[in-house]
Amino acid sequence: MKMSKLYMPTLRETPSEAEIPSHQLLLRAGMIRNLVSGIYSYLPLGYRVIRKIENVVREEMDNAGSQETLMSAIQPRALWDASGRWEDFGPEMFKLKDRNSRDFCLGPTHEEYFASLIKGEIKSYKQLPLNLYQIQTKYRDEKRPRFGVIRAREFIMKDAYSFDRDKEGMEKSYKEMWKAYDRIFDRLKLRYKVVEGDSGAMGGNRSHEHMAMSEVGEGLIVYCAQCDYAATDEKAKVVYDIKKPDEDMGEMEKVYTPEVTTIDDLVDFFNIERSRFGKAVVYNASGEPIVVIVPGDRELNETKLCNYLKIPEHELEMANDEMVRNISGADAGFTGPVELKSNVRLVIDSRITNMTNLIVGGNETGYHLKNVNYGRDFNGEVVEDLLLVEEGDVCPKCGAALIMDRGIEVGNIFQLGTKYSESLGVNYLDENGKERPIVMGSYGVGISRTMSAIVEQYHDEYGIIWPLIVAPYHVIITVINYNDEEQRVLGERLYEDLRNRGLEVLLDDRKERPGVKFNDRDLIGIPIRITVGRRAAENIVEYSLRKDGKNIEIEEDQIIAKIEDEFRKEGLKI
RNA sequence: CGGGGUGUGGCGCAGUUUGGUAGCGCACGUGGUUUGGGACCAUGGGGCCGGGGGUUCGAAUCCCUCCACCCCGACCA
Repeated sequence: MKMSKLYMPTLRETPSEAEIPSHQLLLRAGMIRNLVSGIYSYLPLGYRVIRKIENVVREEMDNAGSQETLMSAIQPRALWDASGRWEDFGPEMFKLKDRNSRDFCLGPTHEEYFASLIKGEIKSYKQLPLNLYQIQTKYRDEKRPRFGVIRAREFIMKDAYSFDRDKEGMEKSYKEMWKAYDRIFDRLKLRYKVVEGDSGAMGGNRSHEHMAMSEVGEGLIVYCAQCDYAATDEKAKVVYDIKKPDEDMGEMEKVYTPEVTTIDDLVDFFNIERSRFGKAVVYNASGEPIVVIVPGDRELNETKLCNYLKIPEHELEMANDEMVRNISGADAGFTGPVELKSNVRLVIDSRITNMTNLIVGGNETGYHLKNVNYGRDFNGEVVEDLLLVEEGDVCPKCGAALIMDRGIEVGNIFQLGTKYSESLGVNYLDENGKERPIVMGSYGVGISRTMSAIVEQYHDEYGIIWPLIVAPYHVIITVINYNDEEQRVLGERLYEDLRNRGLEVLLDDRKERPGVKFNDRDLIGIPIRITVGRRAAENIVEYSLRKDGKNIEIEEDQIIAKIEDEFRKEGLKI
């Protein structure tokens, strides 16, 4: 491509709406543009990167035995009613009506769709296993789109679905997809960790996420310094044993504590460590008040609470002051487990049952209770683990300390089980002629998000540094002065030569000053630069890699060998 | 959804407090001089000042209202 013709609207200055490097650079490099909040356009260079990522994903999915398809982005409500997710998915689903007022949605994911697709077509165990995928645009009306293409309302996703006759088959499919994902992200040169995830809105039991490590990542993960344990903060099991102290139960006592409403205030007031308090958190679960008690030095994990309550996360919110007053009879800040108003669900983290002589809210404005004990003074639904993991917590697998980090979720694999096949009636006949539900898995790769994740890991102060495998072009020929006959002739000759060898080449034939050309190249991140300049008459050019910035003079006939060498180092062939 | 902020030419911004009919840098067109890390001179084009309503002789500026975008939060008993 000759750059004088390339649609590449680069920006000198950083658009003010972009906060993180990948968003800024993709905008500045003329790769993406914003339409409205959370919705983006891919310009020529950016779309080439997208297609490169897609192709890596395609190759590895095909290698893993999955078959590519393409479904509609529009889905009828009936499909979602069958699984119950028309309601469960909540406000994140883009909903629309046709001219006859029939409900549709723009697909946020396609479990129901694929399940119904094969329903009736797959009749025998002999046709299983089956694995289908697509690369398609997905729609989720995010609460708060941000970080450009990382959390967008419209995004490109590869989604795959496996169909097996039993759990063992599904687990095998799952492992194969896991391996395929490892290969995909290895080839894309991402630093990543695979962590246990919460299966959330997808249903099913096990899931893992491929997290591209990045300090701007939205996903918090913990991993073990010693063993291979790794999980999202939502999922991580909290090992936090409280030994029953060697202490007798004291007599419950009301203490006047005006203006003391937070744990910090209480610590100051009583001069006792945080762990001696019972923290009451009041939620509103679709109108039903729920009081949760956790140790005062720990935070509650809302995902775990939702899983226990068996409700989707969007149905859980903090109770407002009015609701708090209704259930406790006191202002917010004085809620406790003892003598709540009747019919309030009280949910208790199991550690509370091992704590003696707690201090809790008194359910009376201005008062707390001390020497409160589970079993004697209050009872409730005890849940083993409702806590949010913290750095330094004990690894549930080996006991070493956990480390916390951030990542961008680029891949996610789920063992779905029979949730969708049962609700949609997707069955097969086994050897005995018995009808059984198909066991499903689903597997996603965020294509557009992966592009951002790569930029987050591969950039410097001047711009993007694309790994060769996803670079929009392999080579850029920078002709210093296009009015110089010798430079122009050599540049065009190289351009033809390299293209004839199957390389993707940009020829910077613009009538710009050299500084502009160099800066644009650095910004758009083309891995290999051939500079045609003052020694063009001798057929000597310069060879430079974006990733190290070194610039060396070489003869024209050495160019191919150098490029081949670089491809080899990146594990690629021309 | 709650809180905060911002909307002025393609991008980055000033002007708003104290109303008087829109400006700077970059980018863009033309002519010229330049040409190895974002050139210079000259000249030119481009703006419903986010939308609507109001106050006023007069509104980018004051008031009301709507919209959009960004940031923070959704963690607290």
